[in-house]
Amino acid sequence: MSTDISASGSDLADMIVYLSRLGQSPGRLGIGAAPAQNLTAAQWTALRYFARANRFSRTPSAFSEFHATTRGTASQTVKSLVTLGLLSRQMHETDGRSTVMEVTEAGHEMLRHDPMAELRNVLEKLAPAVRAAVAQALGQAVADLAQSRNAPVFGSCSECSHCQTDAGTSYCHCTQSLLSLREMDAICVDFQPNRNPA
Amino acid sequence: MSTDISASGSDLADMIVYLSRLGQSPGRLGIGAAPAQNLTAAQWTALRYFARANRFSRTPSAFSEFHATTRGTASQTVKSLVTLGLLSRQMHETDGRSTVMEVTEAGHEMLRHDPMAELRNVLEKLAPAVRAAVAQALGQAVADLAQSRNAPVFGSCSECSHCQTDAGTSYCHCTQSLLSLREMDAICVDFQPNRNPA
DNA sequence: CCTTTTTTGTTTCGACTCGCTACAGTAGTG
DNA sequence: CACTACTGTAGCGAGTCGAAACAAAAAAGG
Repeated sequence: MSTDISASGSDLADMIVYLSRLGQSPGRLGIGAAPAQNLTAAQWTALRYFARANRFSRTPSAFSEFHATTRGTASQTVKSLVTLGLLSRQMHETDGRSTVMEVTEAGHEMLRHDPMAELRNVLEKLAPAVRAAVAQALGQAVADLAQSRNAPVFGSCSECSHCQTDAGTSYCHCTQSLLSLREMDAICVDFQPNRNPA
Repeated sequence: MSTDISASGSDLADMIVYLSRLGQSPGRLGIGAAPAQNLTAAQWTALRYFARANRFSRTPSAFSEFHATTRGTASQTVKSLVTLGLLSRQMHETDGRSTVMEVTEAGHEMLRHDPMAELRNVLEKLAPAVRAAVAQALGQAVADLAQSRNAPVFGSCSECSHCQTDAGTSYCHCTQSLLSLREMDAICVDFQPNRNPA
């Protein structure tokens, strides 16, 4: 190994972009399998997002912020996934404007062929300590970049300052609702990093 | 800070994709300045690539591999940049098929407004040791992913096994040519990691 | 030398992305 | 009741993307 070079931010940025791009490309598709299951990068990102976001965040608007795009573009992507039968639309209980998306059975099945799985596997091969260090560093970078871009930071409720856990039950002060254990690991738009409020 | 979570490969992959996407978006453009200098993500990537690649790698084909796309698509992106006056085309000295791209003065000027600068700044703020660790880890991930995707790995000659440095001068065994000091840090298509050939 | 084969680059096509603008409907405010 | 803010959609034009077809040059093999 010969990696005691300066490792400037440039190189790191290039690596991140390259990883992201290569990770999302379908790559060599296997021999068998249906060839028609080719979603675009944006569609995959949307499908992944709606599968991992909690009920407060499964809206086209929230996805548009997560994907750093406009609501119009996000709306088209969502529509295409609904047409494909991978997402289903549901009316919001109280807010008449809002629609909440759900990943259908076919959507979950599709997610098993996520081209990004390979990137995940590669990252999974890193030593746990290294992975934790990288996660911490990149988390910091995400927070900094989001702030300078005036973009929201996404994160799970388990690390959110809005969330309060007492005796097994968790309560979110932002949405004023109780959270199930499963929801604690889901992605939320209203995420606020867990810092000491000074 | 509260970052002693498991940090699975999923989360890492999501962070990488998010960083890449947010880092390439133009973000809030300032108050002044010409509003017309908006290149697309692919165009920025191409401009950056040709500014950093050595003379053996400044071809549309090499860029298409770097960008993990087809030669056809890369050809279009290059053409658009030539039309904008940011790249200039030059015939290859010996190979009649090949064209070598050069970043024009206007191209270099444009690169000073690279939207990815902010991502670089954010990464630059990391502690050097952390940055080195992240670079090593991501470099490993890039190599692994590229191998499983059958994609070439890009790197600089200073870390390439083709390169041999003796008494101040560097020689590349792959292209059979002498390399200047400046070229040693440039990106090359024919990069081969510097491992012990066992 | 001549004939494949490979490499390089381009063009065209159709589907999709993207940012933008305009728009309709709902929610919250005063 | 305005008035503002927010959510979602539709259409436009430029660009991206992969695929296929193509021309030209280089390389390989006889």
